[in-house]
Amino acid sequence: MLETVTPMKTSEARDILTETVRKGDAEKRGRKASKEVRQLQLIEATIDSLAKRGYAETTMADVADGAGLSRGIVNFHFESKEKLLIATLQHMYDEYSAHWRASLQKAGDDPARQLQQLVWADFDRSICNKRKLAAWLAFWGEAKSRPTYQALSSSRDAYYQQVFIDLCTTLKESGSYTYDPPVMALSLSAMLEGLWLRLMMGTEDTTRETALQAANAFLAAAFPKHYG
Amino acid sequence: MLETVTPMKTSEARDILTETVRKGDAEKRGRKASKEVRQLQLIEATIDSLAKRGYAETTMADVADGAGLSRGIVNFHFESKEKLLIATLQHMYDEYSAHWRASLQKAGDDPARQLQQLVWADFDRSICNKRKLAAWLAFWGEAKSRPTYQALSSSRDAYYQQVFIDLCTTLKESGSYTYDPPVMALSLSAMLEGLWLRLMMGTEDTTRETALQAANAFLAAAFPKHYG
DNA sequence: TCATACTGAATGAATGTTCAACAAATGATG
DNA sequence: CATCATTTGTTGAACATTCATTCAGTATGA
Repeated sequence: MLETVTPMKTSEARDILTETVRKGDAEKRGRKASKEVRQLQLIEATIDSLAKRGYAETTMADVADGAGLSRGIVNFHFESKEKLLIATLQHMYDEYSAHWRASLQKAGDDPARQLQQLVWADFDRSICNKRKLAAWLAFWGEAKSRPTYQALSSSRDAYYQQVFIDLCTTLKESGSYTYDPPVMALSLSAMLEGLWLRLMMGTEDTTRETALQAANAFLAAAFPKHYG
Repeated sequence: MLETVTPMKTSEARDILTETVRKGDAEKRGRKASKEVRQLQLIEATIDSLAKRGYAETTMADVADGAGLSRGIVNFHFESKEKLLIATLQHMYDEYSAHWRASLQKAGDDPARQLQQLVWADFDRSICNKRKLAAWLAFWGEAKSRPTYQALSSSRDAYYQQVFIDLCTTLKESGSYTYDPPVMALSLSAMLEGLWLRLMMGTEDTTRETALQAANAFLAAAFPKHYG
């Protein structure tokens, strides 16, 4: 319910837009791009700035420079800095959301495979890279004191959590485990977020590969009948 | 090595100071407090501000007001805003560090009990409360883009991680488990941080009690011979 | 030629820092 | 003890800077 699912914003359409933004640095200046491309370009520049400078140091000027455009451009397209940041957060939220749903779809009907896919999805390059993790962390740091961010900041929302609970419930039956599904689901999703946090901090001792190993170790420990 | 262990800053001494800061709101104005009390008072006000307003919105004026002192006071005691924030982070880091070390001490020689104590320590009221979690998160959000913060921001440092690895190694032998200790230690500590993150975000569906339950569920799953 | 996209200088508000003046403690002196 | 001098802590107004926002003007495509 928090997603912006306008007709022109399906994931395929977005991919095309993103591509346009990325490749066409030549055609950036002087009224060449459509409104939507421009906005996406500014959002990407915002993510860059958040990743490089952090939330507190991200300025309108830096975003405009990053996009190779003039100073007043952001207010023209987004009205205010706050609205730009909200649009950026929404963009990342939608992307994350679409990504895990697609992964779940791909997994077929086997719940064990579904859970495995969800875990893998979290550490996929397209989602889990230095740039985006840094931007997420920047938002998280401000979310608690900004009501507007709160709903979008979790990235993993209530529905996501419910999917985990349902999977834990199903696996419990087929594997005769004794855990309490909501508790195990919390434990599992918390670990995934914790691994993200390690990657975000970028202390180099944790890589995407070791994080995935740790996640698999957890699955093997919690669901030995399925992943042992 | 990152701790500031000056003679006057043992944890007992700090407790006394903290107490002084907290109770004596009457004797705040007009040159009554010692240098150390004043500094601690400003650090506490900084934590308050970070928790209430977030990193980006924390101003010198707000800190001074929160402490009930004048505008110029912070620069007198800490020279600059940045140094105040670093001192605040250092203070929280030292407190966290002292806390888990003390917990480990109390646990005696049984490794299973030691691990259990470490987990409990993380969710102790004195460490794990809305105010301090919010302040931690505020720092985390800025840490990646500020080298000065990085070493102090993890709160759980390399030594802490090593303790976990050692405990996992010991328990593996006594329980004939098959996991790889460093991987399991990462998985475990990531889950603890992830639970903190949930509490930080304050979505109300995760409380200190449910977080502790989830942590215990993990222990039971990973070390069934010891916590089953 | 008309609407739309865009520019960049001007503006004003917010905020970190400085500093001269002041007050309280401490120490020196008789 | 009393007085004065010096150090130390504190204040708040002034200052400089940074930055979001505005807007009159320009360029572009339809």
